[in-house]
Amino acid sequence: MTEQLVAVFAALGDDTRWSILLALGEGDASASALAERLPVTRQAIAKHLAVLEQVGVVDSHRVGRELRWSVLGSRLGDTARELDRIGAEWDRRLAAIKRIAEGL
Amino acid sequence: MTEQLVAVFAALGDDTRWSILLALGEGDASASALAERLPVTRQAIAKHLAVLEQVGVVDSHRVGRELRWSVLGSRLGDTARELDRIGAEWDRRLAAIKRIAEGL
DNA sequence: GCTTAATGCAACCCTCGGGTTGCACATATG
DNA sequence: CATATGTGCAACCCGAGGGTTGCATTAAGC
Repeated sequence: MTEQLVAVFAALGDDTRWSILLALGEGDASASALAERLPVTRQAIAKHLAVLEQVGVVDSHRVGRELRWSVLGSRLGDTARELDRIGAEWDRRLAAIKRIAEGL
Repeated sequence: MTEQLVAVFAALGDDTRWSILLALGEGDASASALAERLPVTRQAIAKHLAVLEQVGVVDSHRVGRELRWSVLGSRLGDTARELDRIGAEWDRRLAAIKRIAEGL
């Protein structure tokens, strides 16, 4: 779980992926539909969605013959809470921090 | 502002940088001191510190002829709050969309 | 059954960045 | 002053990954 933290940050550290998340914020959409709104190809979007899915920020479900993707805001909330916890404890120099992030 | 957010995530999306932050969590240290504890060269660490400094996660101050680095936990807290806000916003919008789709 | 529109897969290009070595410079300290 | 230690800078290597094109495949809808 916490070992995934760094992977989540890495996934969120890309502009194109944020533009995808942004677009999905206005409603679920397929990779093809997203490709029509964004300046990248469908294949590139598909790769990004795979990355986002891997860290659990995004989810897919079939509708007819297309794959619709949706954002899991709760996952972002979870990540935020973890980060906040780490930041708070850092200032207090707690040894617990080490335990949390050492699952690498 | 969001531009900077993505940069922070990108900075936090690297294992080596987390190991540096971890080490700094046990007390301020110079790049050279960190290089003795970590399996990378001082120059590599210096680069990472520059990245972390750029996004405001880390800070430096001179002590004699060495540069000591320290973590700014508050910056992580700020980032976490923004992320949490975004995540909540996402859930809110998607819930609204769902309501609309259900004809309410 | 045929066509159309969607996804899946693979090869390829090229930039970015993590890491290294090597050396020059600066500053405590004997 | 001389030396050792810490920093700064530059060139270089190389693998990862963001992006592309091309084609195969699958599944609706007529």
